[in-house]
Amino acid sequence: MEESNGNMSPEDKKELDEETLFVVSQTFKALGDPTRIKILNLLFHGEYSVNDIAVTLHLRQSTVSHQLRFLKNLRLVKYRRDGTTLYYSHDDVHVMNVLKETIDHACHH
Amino acid sequence: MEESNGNMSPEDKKELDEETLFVVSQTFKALGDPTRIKILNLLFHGEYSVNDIAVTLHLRQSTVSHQLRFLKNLRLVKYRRDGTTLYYSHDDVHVMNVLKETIDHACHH
DNA sequence: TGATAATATTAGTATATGTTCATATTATCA
DNA sequence: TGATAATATGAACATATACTAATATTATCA
Repeated sequence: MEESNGNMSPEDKKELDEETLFVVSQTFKALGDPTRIKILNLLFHGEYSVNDIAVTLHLRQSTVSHQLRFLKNLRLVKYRRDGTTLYYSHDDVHVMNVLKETIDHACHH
Repeated sequence: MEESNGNMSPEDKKELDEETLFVVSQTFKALGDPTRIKILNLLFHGEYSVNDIAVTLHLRQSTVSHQLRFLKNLRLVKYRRDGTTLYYSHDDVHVMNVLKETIDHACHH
């Protein structure tokens, strides 16, 4: 049964199924943009409102909102409401670890 | 000294320096495309010629060559020559680990 | 309820990206 | 050296992406 590899560990499959490929590529695409990296990097420290993020990172409110929607769709961030303010925070430990490790790796080389 | 944070661990800085931001985003951008993921996933298994990759993954020779150049520029792959054939293999353990972990993570959810 | 503060959305634009075809390079071997 | 096998490159195209200004939504509170 050359074509069947149902008993293999996922990462050993020579061909990835479409869904996995999509999820993985979308995840890395999210981390492949400087603005989104800045935002996620800021969220290492806790909760920030949209405006906080915009002011801290010198970005337009609109830009931040767009990127947060992107990250929210991938469940990489979540938010909590307080009055009219939305406080965003990270929501995927695995992705945040990958980001942290890669930033650290880049800094040391 | 609010603005200076030279004694902080890299991942704790609220603002990343331009170079780090560039390297990190480029790295993730490399992993953010299905074709490049397929290629790198194949290279988990060892060396493959350009044609091997094209045939195995049902891609055009030109497409594979272009993407290998992209990955080569980022030092994510390397090659060895044997006659007229170039055998490509992965060249960045950290990135391959990140990819493996994320594929595995995606498969289990 | 009406004004407001905060955020989201829409449409437009410029740039980046990925693929393909056609062709150029390169090293090998008869 | 000339033919070839394998790979790289260039140009063109379609699509995706990120940003911006302007405006719409939403929830809150006087």
